[in-house]
Amino acid sequence: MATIHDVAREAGVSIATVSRVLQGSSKVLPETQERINDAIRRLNYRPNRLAQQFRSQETKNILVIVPEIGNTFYSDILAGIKSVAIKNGYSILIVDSNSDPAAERHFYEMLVQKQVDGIIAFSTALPTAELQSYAAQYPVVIGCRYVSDETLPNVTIDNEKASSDITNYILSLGHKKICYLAGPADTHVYRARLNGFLDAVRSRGVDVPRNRIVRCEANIQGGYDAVANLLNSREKFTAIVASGDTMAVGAIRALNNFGYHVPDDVAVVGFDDIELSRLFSPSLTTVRQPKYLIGSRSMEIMLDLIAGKPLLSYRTVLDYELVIRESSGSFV
Amino acid sequence: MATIHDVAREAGVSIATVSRVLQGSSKVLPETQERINDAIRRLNYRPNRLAQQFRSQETKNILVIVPEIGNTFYSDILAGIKSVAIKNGYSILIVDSNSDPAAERHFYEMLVQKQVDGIIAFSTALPTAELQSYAAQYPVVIGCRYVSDETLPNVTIDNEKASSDITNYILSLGHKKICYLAGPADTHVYRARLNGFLDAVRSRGVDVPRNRIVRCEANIQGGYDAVANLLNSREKFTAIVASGDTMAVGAIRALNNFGYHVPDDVAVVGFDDIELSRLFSPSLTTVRQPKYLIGSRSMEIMLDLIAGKPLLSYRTVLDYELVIRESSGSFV
DNA sequence: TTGTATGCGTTATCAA
DNA sequence: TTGATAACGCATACAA
Repeated sequence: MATIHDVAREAGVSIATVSRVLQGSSKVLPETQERINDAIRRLNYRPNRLAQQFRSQETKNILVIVPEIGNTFYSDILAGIKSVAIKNGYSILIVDSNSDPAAERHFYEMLVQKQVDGIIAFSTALPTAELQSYAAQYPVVIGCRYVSDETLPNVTIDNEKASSDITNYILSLGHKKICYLAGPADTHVYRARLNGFLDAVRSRGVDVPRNRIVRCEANIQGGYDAVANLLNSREKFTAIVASGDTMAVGAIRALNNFGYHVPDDVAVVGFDDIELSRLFSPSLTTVRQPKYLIGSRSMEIMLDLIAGKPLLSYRTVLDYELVIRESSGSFV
Repeated sequence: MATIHDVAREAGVSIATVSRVLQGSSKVLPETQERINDAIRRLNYRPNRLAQQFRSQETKNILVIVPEIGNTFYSDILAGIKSVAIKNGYSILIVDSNSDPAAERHFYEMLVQKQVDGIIAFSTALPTAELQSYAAQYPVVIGCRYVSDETLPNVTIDNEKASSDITNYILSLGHKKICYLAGPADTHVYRARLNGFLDAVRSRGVDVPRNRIVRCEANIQGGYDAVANLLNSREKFTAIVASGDTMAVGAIRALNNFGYHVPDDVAVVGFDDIELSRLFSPSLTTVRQPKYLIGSRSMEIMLDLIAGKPLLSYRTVLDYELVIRESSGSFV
């Protein structure tokens, strides 16, 4: 592989001058410039980025951590990140944490070891304190996850209010016997959504006994198991509010397997508006997060962080949207 | 950030000795070792990987290029790659090409510029000649894509035979009026699947007129549009063989919208066994590719390539499996 | 067993 | 406008 020295020799100049044309410096005679560019072409020279990065101690790479890479929810976010990144000369690298703390720690170590210039994370398997200590020293943006205190830059929607809204929609259809699939208790987002749900039912004076609020894994299987259990225990209900679309899909699958029809027998709503929600049959009524915007905004904040600009606010709250589809029906 | 010099000073040794314990060399006195480890801990020293990589000119990173990151087909493959990579001290970085040649070229340039040690690609938007020129100089493995000649290491199933098999299954159910969704003509895989389909119908003496073989984009919308067109043109048929699950799902959506029921009115089969195929209603009859194995095998070949081992064969062909589900029904 | 010194490819400082 | 040279942090050949 040709180096800058080879180019310098070929063009009959010093490496300093070659470096100058590489950087687009104007202080090089057009004719020398041409001679150097010729040499570069002849030798098929490419700067060794490893050396450049070492020299500058920056990679122009941003690491994006997602909890599960096959989830289309994140593809849209990634597209948003990418659009801003490319415009600013950054590449994004994607990794999958599977919500595993050890894996996640490994990724943050990449930051410490200068492998990437910053991290945008949609997974927070690490204790908040640890996250904070990384964020205090390096550019870190958290997306779609609240953290208990506000010293971490984060980009979300108002999960509590959105959850209230969709619950109110179900209530407005006349449902009184409602089950809630709550997701894992250790994730702040799911706690917020649960709170929003509880606010809504309480303010309407609808009683939801404890056994109708079910903790479950935030995936299809989790939703399936939760609803299968409810049905096995002969619980009666006309609607299910799920704290995520994957759980909602699992719930519908379970209902179908037990011979119930959605939405005629039971109405189901989800949260997030993943791709499957539109394609599934029945299509899901859900809360649409502004995924692309979440991505682009996160990357913008990342750029500010890298540039050392002071943040206007640690918390960025974006708008959401209720998407009414088939699964909620029109109860009367 | 503490450097190796700081550690050396703190421990009262030379940087060479520090470097030795970092590399796990045995030729260091246990007591010096301990002193150095203490110093490392005290200073919270982490080797600067940028410097290490620069020094060794290798990154221990493998780039994986997928055409669309939200497709669960690739998540399983990625898991397979990761398992082998981790065991061998490699990290994998994932990027999404959107089948865009410019984006893909950019990624291969990362290889030339030493940003990664090798590339495993499931997307081949670049001309074969260009791919070959990269592969001739750097470790490159192509997965799930044939390339016209055999100078590129690649890992696939026998798409032609698999396509024949699933077509024969449909034929065995008694179907005679069959449509085929062919996918893009410029992708070798889809040509192979089409050939397999044609082989099967011909050998059974079933006639498939040209207008029942439809080119379309390899995604849900592509399948939808293709079938909507067929139905609008009043084409009559009892089965659809799709060259990919996404197209099959689109096909079913179109059939439903036109008032047809799957599988009662029309049987539909797909190819790949993506996650959606199992969850969709009706669940899809399809060809299951050994996704995890494709991933792990690709990474093993990558390691051989990096180690400079001679390849036994450029082509690795793995077994597939027919998965019979609801969408094919049982025609009589 | 440990230390000294060199070089990896680039950028940037300073001098010419 | 151009060139010589130092420096980035680390691994390693060679010397001690």
